[in-house]
This record gives sequence, structure tokens and C-alpha cells, in this order.
Amino acid sequence: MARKLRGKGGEKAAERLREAGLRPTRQRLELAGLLFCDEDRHLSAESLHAEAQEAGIKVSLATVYNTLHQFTNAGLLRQVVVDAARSYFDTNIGDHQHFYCEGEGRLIDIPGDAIAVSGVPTPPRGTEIDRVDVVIRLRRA
Amino acid sequence: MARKLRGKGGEKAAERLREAGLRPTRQRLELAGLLFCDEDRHLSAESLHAEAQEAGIKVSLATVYNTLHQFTNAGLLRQVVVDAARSYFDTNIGDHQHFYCEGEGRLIDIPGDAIAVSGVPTPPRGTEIDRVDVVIRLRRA
DNA sequence: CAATAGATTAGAACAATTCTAAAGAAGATT
DNA sequence: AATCTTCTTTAGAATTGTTCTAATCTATTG
Repeated sequence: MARKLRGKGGEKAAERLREAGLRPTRQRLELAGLLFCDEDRHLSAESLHAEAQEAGIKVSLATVYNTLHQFTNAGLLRQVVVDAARSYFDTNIGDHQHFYCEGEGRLIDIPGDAIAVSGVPTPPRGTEIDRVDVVIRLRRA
Repeated sequence: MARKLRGKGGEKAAERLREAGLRPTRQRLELAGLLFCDEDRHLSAESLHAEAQEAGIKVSLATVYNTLHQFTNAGLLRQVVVDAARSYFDTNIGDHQHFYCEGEGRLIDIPGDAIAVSGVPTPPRGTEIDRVDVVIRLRRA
């Protein structure tokens, strides 16, 4: 599953962004390189920005925020809400859930085929289910 | 289940706060009156503060925040994280889960005996499960 | 009722995020 | 390739929800 978006020079990534209706700009391509390069990742806007700086990528924090939201709207990322103070973005967009280490602020994936939710009532009239999120909060034993 | 905390003049509420190690001050008693008066409620610090103002209760926003956190630590409230932008507090501290209307910013309780989560993997070494939170995100149909 | 520990307050401070308006880059059109 | 239009990026300001601070006040204890 690694290197989902990168061909030799990023043509695949560019193509994928275009399909999503996003211009393949330098900043988006470089951020996509960080995001989708290796294994699945959980990160905040701040941490991605920091990582980009270290990698010598010239990109503003505002653009990191824009890009994360655009990628999320395009279905390339999933936003995970576990903490009122910080937003996390998950590069794993498949069916899965999370452990959350309250103290550490760390997320751990739980495969979707491992976990199941049953007995969900019919949603209120005029609404339908968008997604079922399970967060298993952990504390130090 | 209504009027959990209020006797005729609030003696029960005062007693309950004392048990939790909290002095039964005017502000705490009045906020408890709003919180635990009728049915179960979901509210934010801002909305409780606004409600207090309308009810003619003289209390600062800082005290509302303090009180919500103290009540939460004392187990009288439960904090629900569904939106990165706002914190919700739930007066229902029993076993249950939530529907969340993304657009409306509204929470709806799901009784704990209706819904079940199975297949939770063993938590990582050195940690234990604190709580399993299920949030069913709704969109307009 | 004085002493003390704890609580409340207004406003400042803070952190995460969003907005703004100007400058820059992509893609289409000639 | 020059031009035009539209989208994108940017730095910094603004906003939002929340926490902190230091002074004042209040509930409880002796």
C-alpha cells in the first residue's frame, strides 16, 4: 500500500489531484509526498507544517490548513475528532476505528474488520448516517 | 429522574456537591439548578453561560468553565468530543452513546443498552480502556 | 468573628484555526 | 510565447474557544 500517490516524478499524484478538481501545485504535490509516502499516518496541521519545514519545503501554515481541508473534502484524507484542542488527519481512508492515548495524544488504527457496532437505532427523520466513529480512550494501566 | 439535585431549597444539591469535595457556593448551586433541573441536556460553556445570564444568574464565563470541569471531574457531567471547535457537556452520565447532527451541532442520546461494540482488540501493553465512545454522524438525507 | 483556604471575577493571554487582501502560478486562448 | 482569467499561496491580522492571572470575595473552621 505504500507510495500510493508517487510515480517516479509525481505524475500519478498530479493526476490524482486533477481528478479531485485540485490543481497540482508545487505545495500540494510536496505535501502529498509527505502525507502519502510511506505507511498510514495521523497528523495535525502544525505537525505537518513542521515536517514540511524540516524537509525544506517552502509552504505557509495557512496553505497547510487549506490543503488538509481540500484533501479531506476530496476524500484523500479523513479528519478524526478525538480531542477538543487539536484536529487530526488520517491518511488511512478505509473502514477503521481508533484507540486514543489520552495522555500521549496518540492515535492507533483498529482495522474495520476487527470491530463492529450493532444495534444502531434508526436515525431521526430527515437525516441519514454519514459515518460511525468509534474512539476507544486509553489510560495508563 | 428529573430534579436530581434540587430539594425544596437546594439542600440535596449542596449535599451532593460537598460529597464531591466542592463547596456549595451560590454560583455552583445555581448552575447545578440549570444543569440538573429537567431532562438530560447537552450544552457548551458558552450556551450555559448565556442561559445563566438570561435567568438572571450573576456568574462569569470563567466560572462556568471552572464549574463544568469540576463537575466533570466529580463525575456529575460527562464531556463529549464530537467537534474540534466546541466542547459539549452531557448531564447524562450513564452508559450511552450519541448521534451527532453535523450541520445543526446537535447531540442526541442513544441508550447504552441499544448499541453494542464488539471485537475491540486488546489495548496496547501498559494501557487500559477508559471508555468506548461511539459517535454516529448524521447528514441531511 | 477572625483566620484561612478555596472560589469568583474581569480582563489579559493563549493556541488553534480562519480570514484578508495582495502577489504569484496554472491552464486556457490567442 | 504573450496574455488573460481563475485559482492558489502568503504573511499577517482577526477570530474563536478556552485558560490564566492577580485581586477580591466567601464558605468553612477554630
